[in-house]
Formats: sequence, structure tokens, C-alpha cells
Amino acid sequence: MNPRTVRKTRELEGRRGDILASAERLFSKHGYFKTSMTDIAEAAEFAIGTVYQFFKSKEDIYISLIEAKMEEYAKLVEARVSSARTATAKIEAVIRTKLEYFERNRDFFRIYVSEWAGFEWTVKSAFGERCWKRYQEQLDLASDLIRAGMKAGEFRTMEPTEAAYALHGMLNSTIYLWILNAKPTTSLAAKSESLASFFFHGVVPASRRRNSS
Amino acid sequence: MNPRTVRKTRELEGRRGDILASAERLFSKHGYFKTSMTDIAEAAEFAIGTVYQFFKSKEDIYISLIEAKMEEYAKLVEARVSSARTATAKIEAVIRTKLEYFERNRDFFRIYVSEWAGFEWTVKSAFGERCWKRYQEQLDLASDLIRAGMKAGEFRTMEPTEAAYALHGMLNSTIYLWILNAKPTTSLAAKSESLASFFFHGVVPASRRRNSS
DNA sequence: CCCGCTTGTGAACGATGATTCTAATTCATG
DNA sequence: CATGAATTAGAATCATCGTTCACAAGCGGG
Repeated sequence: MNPRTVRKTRELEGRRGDILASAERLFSKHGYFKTSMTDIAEAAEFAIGTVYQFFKSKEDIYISLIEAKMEEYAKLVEARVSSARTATAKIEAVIRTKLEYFERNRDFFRIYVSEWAGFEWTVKSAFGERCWKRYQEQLDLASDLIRAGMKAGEFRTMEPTEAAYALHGMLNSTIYLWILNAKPTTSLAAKSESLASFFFHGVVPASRRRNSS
Repeated sequence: MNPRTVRKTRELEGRRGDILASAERLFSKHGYFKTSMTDIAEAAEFAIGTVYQFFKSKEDIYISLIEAKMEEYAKLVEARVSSARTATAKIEAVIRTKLEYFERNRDFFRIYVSEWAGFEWTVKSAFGERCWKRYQEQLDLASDLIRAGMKAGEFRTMEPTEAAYALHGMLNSTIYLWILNAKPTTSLAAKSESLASFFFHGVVPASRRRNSS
């Protein structure tokens, strides 16, 4: 009876995962409000009632989805960052990891970024509490790294929070551009170096450095 | 009769403007889908029917709103940019203008950025055609400036499109941060110089420049 | 003071879509 | 097989909201 139960559980988890996967695709394509429970149920090849067996509401699906992905992403970043030594290397790890992760999770990026922009409906309701915090953690991580880099003399003096926002904004835009153009030929992660170099040195060539404000 | 008609027309324009203003506030606070026509009508102190006298649909309000603001913004940027000489100065103008404009139009920023994030949904349909184009124009303007700067030797060689996206992403993030923190004490436009300098020179101090990739 | 035209009103309509509920089905167990 | 518990199904429910429409009020000219 125990092994049976185990298999049952695994199957249920699987169904739950299927629903989440379908929802991810749909939310990504049409957005939260234009995706109906019927759509999700159909995509997952279940009846509506069944979907409600696994999630108590549409919002619950949405939140579970983001929660899971954010968790996964945060874990990944943390691992990569902690295995780098200098502040510079850690920032490079943040950049590379973000690009790699969203290269593999385009659908999620659309949800992620529209959540970011989504003052929309987000920052309120149960969602904001946990998930907004998680997003904030990413920003804080970057701020801390930049602050550390400043202390170590690797970076010049500046407002770490602002630099962190600028960094993530820049990455988001780049990912966005890449997804829009949707050329499967070029890899997104391949842009890591050029972005890191932009973040570290800007657009002005070294030879000109003294001339500008 | 003519002066009468004129006054009448002005009054109508005024009412139209009132509705747009109310809608802007509401869309900004709750998002497109969570704002109902009833809400808009109430906020503007009209009956629903009256609102439909001025706009043929909810979407029409939304589009008119964005269209008008984008137009205004584009005009402003164009004027400022064309009165600057060097590529560097033109980019500085883009930065300063964007910060100033959104400092004065916070509500619109929320709509603007959630439109940006809404890849194709939010409202889609007629919107995309005109307004997405307008957004794209801003990106193209920046790309062109960067390309010109490269040719003039002011900037180092890089992909202009990517740099343009990075620039705007960085600005969006910064504006976002400023709006969130909502401290009316500090001016957003005041960050222009520091952002420009970040865009031009990055975070690494000049003395260290040779050490990094 | 009245007629007719423009503008304002909000109840009523119709569509959509989240959620619920009960009947059908599956499936382990005796 | 028979039984009953667990699971699936999808029609029915209920609420919301965009839009329309028949009517009322305001107003200018006769």
C-alpha cells in the first residue's frame, strides 16, 4: 500500500506540474487577465473542476508559478555568486546567471517582467508579501556586491542601490530585446561579457576618459 | 453664435480632458483591467453614458491617453536633442529629458512601463500599431545617437541597439526606484549627471581601468 | 413661454468568466 | 465482482463589467 501511495502522489504532483506548465505558457502569451481558467484547463487537458482540485483559485496558480520560478532562480544566483571571489567576479556571475536563466525560461521572463512593471495589481494582495520581497532580494544582493566592490576599491564611489537598479534594468532590457527579436541563432548568455564590460566601463573608450564630465 | 460655439467647444475639450485625467490616475493605480468604466465615470463626476459621449470604448480612453502623453514626450525629447551638438551632449539630453518628464508624470510612468512589459497583451489590438511604434522610435533615436557617437570617436565600438536598450532599461529602473521610494525631497532630474556618467564610464574608477576585461 | 436640438443620465442588457456542486467514473480492496 | 472512497467532469451559478438606449434636462432661438 505504501509504494502504491507513493506512485499516486507522484502522479498527482505530475498533474499539478502540467497545469503550472500550461498556465505559464498561457500567462506568458496572453497575460494574466486574458487567460481564462477554461483556457488553462483545456491546455492542460483537464476539466475545470479538476484544476480546482489542485489550486484554490486562478490567483493561486499564478502565485505558485512565480513563487516556484523565483525560488529556483534565486537559488541559482546564490550558488554562482558565492563561488566567485572578487566583487567584480560576483557581479559577472549575477549577469551571466540572469541571462542564462531567462534564456532557458523565456516564457517566465514575460511574466516576471510584467510583474515587475505590474504595479498593475501585484504589489497588493497576498502576492506582494512574498514575491515582491524575493524580487527585492535580488536588488539587495546586487547593492551589497557593489557596496563591497566600492570598499575594496574595485568600483568608484556611487549610490549602490541606484547602481543595482541600473544594472538590473539594463539586463531586463537586453533580455527583452533578445526575446523580441527571437533569433534562435544567437545565444543570450553570450552577451554576458559585453554587458559586464559596459557596466564596468561604460561606452566611452579609455583613451577619451579624461575629456568627459 | 460663433463665439458661443467656441466656448462650447472649449468646455467639451475640458470635459474630455477631465475624463482622461481621471482615467490616468485610476489606470496608474489599479491597472487597465482592474479599472472599470464606472470607476472612471465616478472619478470624473459623470454618468457612464456621458463618458461614452467622448470615447467610444474603454480601450479608446486608454489609447488616447497614452497617445497624447507619448506625443508630448517625443516632442520634448526631439527639441532637447536637436539643440545639443555632440553625441555625448545629445545622450545627456535624452537622459535628462526622460527623468524630468517622468518626474512630472509619475502616474503616466506606471502606465508606460506596464505597457512596455505587456509584450503584446494588456490591450494589444489597435494600440500596438501606433504606440508601440512611438516607443520604438525612442529606442531608435538612442541607437542612432550612439552610432553617431561611435563614428565620431566619442564612444567605443559596440552594438548600438543593445546600448540603446541598456540605456533606457537603466533609466526605467531608476525612475521606478525613485517612484517607489516616493521621497518628495530629492529630485529625480538631479540624478541625470550621475546616470550619464555611469552610462559613459561605468562603475570602475579610471585608475583601475587597465586591470579589467 | 414654447419648440426642438444637443447633451447628460443610469437602469437594463448581454457577454464573459471565476467558482461551485453534484453526478459520473476510476480504482484499490475484500 | 461488489463496494466505497477518491478523482474527474462540465453544466449551472453568480458576479462583474462593458456597452447601449430610451428618456430627461439644459439651452438657444422664435
